[in-house]
Amino acid sequence: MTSSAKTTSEARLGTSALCSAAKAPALVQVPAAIGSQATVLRTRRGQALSLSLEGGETIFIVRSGLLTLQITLPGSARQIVAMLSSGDVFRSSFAPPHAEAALVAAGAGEISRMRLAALETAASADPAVRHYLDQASASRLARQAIHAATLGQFDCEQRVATFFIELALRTGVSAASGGVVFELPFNRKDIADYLGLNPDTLSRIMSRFKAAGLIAHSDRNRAVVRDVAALAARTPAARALAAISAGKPAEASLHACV
Amino acid sequence: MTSSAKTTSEARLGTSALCSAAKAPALVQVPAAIGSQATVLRTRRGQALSLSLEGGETIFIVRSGLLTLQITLPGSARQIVAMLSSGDVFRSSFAPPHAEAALVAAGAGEISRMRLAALETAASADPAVRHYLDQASASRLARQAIHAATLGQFDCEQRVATFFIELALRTGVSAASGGVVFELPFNRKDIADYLGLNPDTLSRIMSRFKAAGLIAHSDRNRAVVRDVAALAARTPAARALAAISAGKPAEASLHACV
DNA sequence: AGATTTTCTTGATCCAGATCAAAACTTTGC
DNA sequence: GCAAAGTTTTGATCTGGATCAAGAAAATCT
Repeated sequence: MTSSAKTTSEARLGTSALCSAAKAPALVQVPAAIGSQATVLRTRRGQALSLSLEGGETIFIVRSGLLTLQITLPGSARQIVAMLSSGDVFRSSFAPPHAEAALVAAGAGEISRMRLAALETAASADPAVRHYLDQASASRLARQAIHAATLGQFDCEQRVATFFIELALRTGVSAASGGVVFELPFNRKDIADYLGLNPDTLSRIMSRFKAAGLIAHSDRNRAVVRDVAALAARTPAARALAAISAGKPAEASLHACV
Repeated sequence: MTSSAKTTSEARLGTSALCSAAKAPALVQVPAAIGSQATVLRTRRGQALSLSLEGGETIFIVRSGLLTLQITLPGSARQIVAMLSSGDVFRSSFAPPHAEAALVAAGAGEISRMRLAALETAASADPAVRHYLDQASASRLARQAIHAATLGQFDCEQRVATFFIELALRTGVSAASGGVVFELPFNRKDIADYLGLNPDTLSRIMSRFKAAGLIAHSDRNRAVVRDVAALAARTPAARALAAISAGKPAEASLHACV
């Protein structure tokens, strides 16, 4: 189930000069050794994955699609803490206790699920697995650091720009028009909860970005970043995010712009 | 989802009486196997640890004292992303690229430093080491999730309360007075940068908390939480933080209050 | 000790973004 | 196809915290 055939519409005809260096998607490879022990879950939009599998810690590995980790502390509003995409690893112990944590699929996708013990066995047998797991948690932590800076320091325009750059880097593919197209399987409230904004404000900013020609909507669940460089210029996190996602599908084409 | 036993008001609103059950600090034990390969660094206030040791990834393990991870994205203000205390593990790959990341000692402390390869050897030889490392990164990620919620959803009073509860749980010891005393090796700007607030606002809130009898200052670098239960009641994250820090020094005495 | 610098507090003002409210779309159900 | 129930947009208003500015306290220096 190695999602090598993920990006079917890999049309890379980037005309936007800087963004044209598209290359074939070189996914961060999930070692094949993982998966022999795993159950594959197919998710649909909004599906919550049960974190506590009786009999030990559970591991989730995202093969395709997008998951969100959301927590709701008592008496507070929901926070979407992280977006997990292809290659990301989640362990049930990563969820804070007493926090109503949930792992929710943003759209259709495939998730491998296994017990910690099984993964540990695979990791002991194969150094590539161990290295992969290390990389995955380092990348999660680095992104989490950037997200903290986004929430703590950025104004609302910068936050929204960061969100679109992040999604474009993680799941986007270069389009014929020269922009980057990607699924946007979130409603306004979800995005607002990820960015610590309120949905009204978010809507206003998105309208502003549309008016400025930075982004566009093909249909409800799909967005296009029309001018990657201009959008990247609006967030201090662009370069850092691009560097982290090196190796992810859209990397090559976007990296040049960011 | 996870938190079946969410029962919010299970808090028996103890007066400081309930908080006096001090016990000897039972640190999360860093396995002895680690350390044979490590260099011990003694830090002083403000000292920045160099993240890139030539010849491979570097690991830092905090033995005592407090470190902060700070990042500065280009054109943005500094964000203090995390506080690391006794038992925490930091790898240089956890720092995001292009982010001017720095690991800075908040005060005097001891840090073990080693190469990834050395730690990997120890971990392969001893399952306790592996388990310890897993625990450490799970705990970091869980705390990072709570911090995201703090920055994204909490108002400024809640943030400040969260900060004090966090420090009290991590480095505090019960005092004869019934409160919890701990080092506060940060200036207002540092705390503000951790909480995404501005120092003036922070100062105002701290004055308010002092006036309400929640906290006090013995001297500049030392603080006392006088009424743990009342302070905990001001942040939605109290229970979650307490649960995460189970096993840390102040745990037993504070957990009852939170 | 006194002088100088830095950090902290506190009051006065301001504004980015939240909140409120209502209209314009979308989706879903029958 | 129409009705009912979401979502999203957009305008009008309000407010929590940021910013500015001036003192008060600590820390550092000579």
